[in-house]
Formats: sequence, structure tokens, C-alpha cells
Amino acid sequence: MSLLEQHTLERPSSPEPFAGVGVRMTFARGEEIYAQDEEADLLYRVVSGTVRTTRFLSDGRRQIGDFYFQGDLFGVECGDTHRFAAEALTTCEILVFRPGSSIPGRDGDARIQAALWEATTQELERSREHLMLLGCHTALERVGVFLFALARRRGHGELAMGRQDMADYLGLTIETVSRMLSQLQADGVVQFFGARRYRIMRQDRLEAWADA
Amino acid sequence: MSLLEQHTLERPSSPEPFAGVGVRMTFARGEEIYAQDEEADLLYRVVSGTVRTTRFLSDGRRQIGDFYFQGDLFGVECGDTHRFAAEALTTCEILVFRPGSSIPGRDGDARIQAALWEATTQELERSREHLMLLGCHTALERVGVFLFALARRRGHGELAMGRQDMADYLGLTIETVSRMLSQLQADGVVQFFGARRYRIMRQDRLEAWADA
DNA sequence: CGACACGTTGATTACGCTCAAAGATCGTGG
DNA sequence: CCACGATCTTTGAGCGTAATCAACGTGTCG
Repeated sequence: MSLLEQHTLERPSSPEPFAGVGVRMTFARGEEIYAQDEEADLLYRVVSGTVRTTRFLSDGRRQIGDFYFQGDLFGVECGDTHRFAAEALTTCEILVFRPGSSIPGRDGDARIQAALWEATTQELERSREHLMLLGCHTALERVGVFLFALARRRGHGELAMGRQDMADYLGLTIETVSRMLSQLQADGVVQFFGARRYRIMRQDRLEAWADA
Repeated sequence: MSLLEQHTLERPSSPEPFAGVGVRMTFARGEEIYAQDEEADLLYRVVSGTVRTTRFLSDGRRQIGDFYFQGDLFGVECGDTHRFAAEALTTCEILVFRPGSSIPGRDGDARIQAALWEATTQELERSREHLMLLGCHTALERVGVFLFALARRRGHGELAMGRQDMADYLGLTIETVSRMLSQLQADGVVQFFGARRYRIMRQDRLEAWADA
């Protein structure tokens, strides 16, 4: 595996089900962790940093599948290739391991199986939430709910991604994202400090959009 | 469980990993199998008929999560409630069972665990494909790719769902779906026989839209 | 045959995209 | 330390795609 040779290798030291499992690797900002259509025989866990998964259409349109933060597992596929590529959004430490016999239904480490199951159903849930956003919501709602969900998931209001990544996640253009951010701020729903730090001011409204 | 009392109960007779598991129930067209926000402690398998999962926003907007056909497992959730409701699109026979100890990572029937894992990763994959459709495609492409994917999945060109269901799956209105269907036919991409039977005429074009 | 749900088509509107340019922000080197 | 350039973000003007509102077909079943 040539990837393994290009990167810093360290013995893993993370706690919990992943102690002693896999290899820790460091990826620079913008670097590819795995490519679209690459063989999917490994699993990945974010030790630090932020990861995005992306898929390109041949004409250049891009969709972001999801963002992954500290502790998240990613790289789970149905078939034998990755439908989305994974890239380091910031400098990342990633724990890479072979699922091998840990796929549910076979025998293997039960704690890893359980973690994998948990990660997969959570991802399915986020994917469905993402679907609601794209299928039923206006541009303003998409941006607002995105900020809200992210703040809730991370515990703070700091965007690890730029406008283009938000746009490609939300099925909008950067201009529209920017306009909606301005409008949300003008409406007093959020307050921004610079382009990437923000604070939710009217949680009630955003919750109503996300839907109770 | 009141549901069980309202329906025909039969001893299951399906083959494979589900032999001898759960209870078979019949649902009429339009009937609810489980409700949005209902407790999620059961799993479901389509024996015959077609099922859709739907979620409503409080203002009436609706998103269809997915359609399920013969042999498909559905009802898998991350938390303890169903985020989407499930409804019989046609008359359906559904095998209902308690996952109980069959959740991966615990011990239980390994064949059911494997089937559950398979179903969940497949659903995740379809969900990501659905996301691509909503995030990156025009109305014409959405409708075209939908027809193509459905024909490929089912092995024939018959729509189990009406225009409203297609629209709510694709994030469009029924009028737009109807117009796009007319245009696809005018362009010679598909041919319709009545409102629900069709034939793909230009697979190459649809594959290009779905993306190679 | 008539009634009702479902589907199609037309006219107009509006939301988000495109094209364009100006304004921030950040890293780099003089 | 500030100037410079590159990149990212915001804002504006005009356009196009899909939504809305409305009317007209079509198919299905009592």
C-alpha cells in the first residue's frame, strides 16, 4: 500500500475499541485520503482534524457527502469501491485499519463490530437528514439548518470548511450561500465574527426549520 | 401491539435467513406500517408489494426517503424512533420481526446479522445516490435517472408509484415531473405506454446523466 | 354513464444561478 | 512591519429553471 509509505507512521495510542488497531497517518490540508472509485478495503477513523467526502460528475459538478470530525468512522461502503473520495479539509491524523473479520455477521472483535454498526446507522441517519435538507428546504433554510446542525454536532460555532464546501454540501452556489448568510445575520438569526466563527442567536427559528 | 391484532396473521414460510422468523402481516394500499416518530423496535421485510418511507415537515412539505420492493429490509434506525413513516404503496405482505439480539456486535443469528448489515450498507449507498440526484441534477436529469435506476433495480419498466410520489422523492412538483416525462419521451429517451409503463430507449444518455 | 382521482399542458411568477466586480483575509517576502 | 499578491467572500444586475396558479384531458370504478 503506497499510501502507507508516503506518510508518517505511528503506533496508535487512542483509547477505547480502537486501541492497538491499525496505523495512524497524517494528511495535509487538501490531501486525498482515498480516491473516488478506489478499492474499499480499509476503514478510517478521525483522530484529529476534519475530513470531507466528495463525488464529482464528469462535467465538474461536485457533491459533498458528509463532513467527519474527531472520533468519526468513515469509509464504509456497500460495494468494493469508494463512491465518494475522502479528503483532508484541515491537517488530519487518521487511524487506518482493515475491517477484515470485523464486518458484522462474521466473527471478530465485538467492540469494533458494535462501533462500526453504530457509525453506519448514524451515517445513514445523517444522510437522511441531508436528504430532507436538499429535498424540502429553501436556500435560506438549508444554510440556517446547516449552521445549526453543525454547531450542535461540534459544540461550538466554527466552520472548518469554506463557502464552496458549504455550497457543494447544500446543493447551492457560493454566491447564494453568501447571500443567505448575510440575510440570516441581518434577520438576527445568527451572528458572525469574521467569515468562519458564528453564534446562533435564534435557536427557536432554526429548530422550526429543521422541524420538530 | 395493536397493529398485530388488526391484521391477518400467518406463520411465515419465506425461505433463506428469515425462515421461521417473525410474523407475516398484510397491509392495504395506503395503509401505514409504522408512523413517523413511532418507537423503532421492529424490523420489516417486504414479502410482496411496494413500500415507501415518508417524512412530513409541519407545514406539509413531504420527502420520500426510499421505495422498498420484494426482499428488501426496512425500518433500520439509528435512534429509538422512526424518523420516516412507512406506508404500503400497494397491497403488501410484510414480515415483521424483532431484531433483538440480531443487532451486529451482539450475539444472535449470524445470517440475520449479515442480512441486516447488507441491507443497511445498501440503503446507505442508495441514500448517497439519492443525494447526488437532489444536489447535482436538473429536473430533467432527476426524472430520467429515476426511471433508469428503477428499471434497473426492478428489471422492468413499471411504476408502482404515482406522480406525486415521484415528485416528493425527487424534490420537484408533480407538474414539473409530468413536463419532464413528456420531454424525455419527445426526445426519444424513454417511451411510455399509459402513465405507468415505460421502456428505456436511450440507455446511453441516462447512464451519462447518472454518471460513469 | 357519470363521478372522481390522476395526469397533462399553459401562463405567469419567483427563487436561485450566472456573470461581473469590488471588498476581505491571509500568507509571503521585501 | 508593511506591501503585495493570491485566494476567499460579499454584493450587484440580469437571466433561466422550476414553482405556482389554473384549466383541460384521461383513466378507472362504482
